[in-house]
Amino acid sequence: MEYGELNSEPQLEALLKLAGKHQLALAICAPVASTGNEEKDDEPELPLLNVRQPGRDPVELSIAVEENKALSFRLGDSALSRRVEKMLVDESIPKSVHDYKSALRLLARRTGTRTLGNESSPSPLAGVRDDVMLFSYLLNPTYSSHSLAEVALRRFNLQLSGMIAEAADVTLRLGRVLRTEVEGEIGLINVYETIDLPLVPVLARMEAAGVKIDTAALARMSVQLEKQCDARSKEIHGLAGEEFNVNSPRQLGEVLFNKLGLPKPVKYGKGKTISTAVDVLEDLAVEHEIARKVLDFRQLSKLKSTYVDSLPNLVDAETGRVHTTFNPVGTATGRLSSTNPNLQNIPIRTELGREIRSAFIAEAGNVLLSADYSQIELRLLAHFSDDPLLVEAYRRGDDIHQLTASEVFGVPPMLITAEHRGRAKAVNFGIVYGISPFGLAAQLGIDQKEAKKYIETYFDRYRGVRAFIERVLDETRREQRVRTLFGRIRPIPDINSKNANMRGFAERTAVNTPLQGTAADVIKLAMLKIDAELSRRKLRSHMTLQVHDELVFEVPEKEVDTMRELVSEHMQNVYPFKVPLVVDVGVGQNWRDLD
DNA sequence: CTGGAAAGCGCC
DNA sequence: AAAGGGCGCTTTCCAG
Repeated sequence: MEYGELNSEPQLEALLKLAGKHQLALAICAPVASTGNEEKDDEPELPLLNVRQPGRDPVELSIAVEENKALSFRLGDSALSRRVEKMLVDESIPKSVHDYKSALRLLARRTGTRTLGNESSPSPLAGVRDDVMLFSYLLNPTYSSHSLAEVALRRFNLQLSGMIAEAADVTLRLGRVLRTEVEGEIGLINVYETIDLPLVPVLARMEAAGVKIDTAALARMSVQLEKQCDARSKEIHGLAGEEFNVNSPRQLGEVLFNKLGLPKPVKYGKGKTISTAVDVLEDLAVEHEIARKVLDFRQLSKLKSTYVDSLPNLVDAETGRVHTTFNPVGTATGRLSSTNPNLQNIPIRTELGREIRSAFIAEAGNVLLSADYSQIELRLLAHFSDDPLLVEAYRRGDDIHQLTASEVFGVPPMLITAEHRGRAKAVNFGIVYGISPFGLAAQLGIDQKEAKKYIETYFDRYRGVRAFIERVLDETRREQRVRTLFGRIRPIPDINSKNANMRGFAERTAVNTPLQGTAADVIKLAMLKIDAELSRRKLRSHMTLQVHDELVFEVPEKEVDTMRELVSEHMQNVYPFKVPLVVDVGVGQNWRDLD
């Protein structure tokens, strides 16, 4: 190993000369705490935030051009630092990294860059050709981790020491190997070059932009919820005849099923503990009012702990906003995930939950604009299956759940009730998720025989859908993997398993992944087009959130009309499917009240 | 005291 | 026996 320090300009010039022939790999990370006793602290100490100087945050960096060699450097204020920065922003110097988005954000924070790649402030890291993390993900998205350490272990059986020079070296070598593999998979390099890699700077900008939260409103809600929780919990103790922790499923089960002698759920309790999950308690609510109280308590306490009390803690002291992290390699299907906080699961279903959504607000002079795809997965099912009934219905703009109700329950469209429609909706969703009679029966509260009849009738009417599912399963059995429309792959090794249970899971996954994964590709493509359009037209609107089939923007009032048009057009026309993609757009002061 | 499993539940 | 796809967060509980 020749791991050394970069400490002169000639050294750097020699490196860059070599980089012309080979590729240059970078490892970039925040400096490790040198004092050694503050590293386990999760949250930064408050007084320090005020002394932080955005222009001066150092960053550790290491550069590798040849295997087993790397030069490390602390990016600070020196003349050499400025020379290194010039290299970093030089688009014509191709680079290999692991986790491009983290590098971008780290470098942006260091220089105090806010917008990350507008004409006003250029990207702090350009020319990235290879992102080892994205390569690893595209080659096998089912691994739970694509950290450099994990990838090095999996691919090279190499245990990393933590030295940054070693990280740069390994990034260089992994970059070469994994790029070759990605190029060897039909369509995969295309997904990489046209979707996942270009999306990284877009995601970095969304994270950096953040969202504004009405913390005062949340504080008021917290007080109210505290009272309500307390009251519910006292009522429950009264009904139970003893005090216990309602939050403990074990203690609750003890009280419900042993002390009060309520009927135990038929098939629940897969382990030793009897389930007290929502559907169990809903059945119980008929017998005893305590079950309803517990359900109410659960809802209140969930909303309070997960959202109302947590979100304010994640407001960034510098920006006054909440900055989630989008994980571009976090799912097996190609979707994004969101952490710290997860802004992809903000409540909407219940009135009380929606209250939390109303605390997501726009900056003064701005509004929030939300645009979501209507039933995108079912539309993709129509496209893939080419089912005449489904395709024609979507082309006509018919109500698809009503159609399914009419077809499956044999009721004339005129006579369909909300009840019918609701059940049909469950059937349609069931198809996308890979339905079983048991699952549908549980969902609809009917017996398995009837559920089975519904499913059979569905496939009788939607012949193309049945054929599509058979086609996907056949191909998966041969290839042991599935593919989205754009070429993203997911291994399905259990598809030929002798274990019927595992095989069943594999089959449902195989059917769902092309739909969910293609929808993920579609919205990513829309994000790219919209982002490009925003900078081309020099608009001041910016994208802030993505929630799988929805995009949220913060929009200056003057740009609302423009943005309504721009966003919905680009989302709808992202790809020429056989059926139209419909996009619903709403605008408002907060994330709940949208028109 | 910390880490992890299990249960439960918020979203698409 | 298990029995609808994909996530992340909070709480409880227990082992080390």
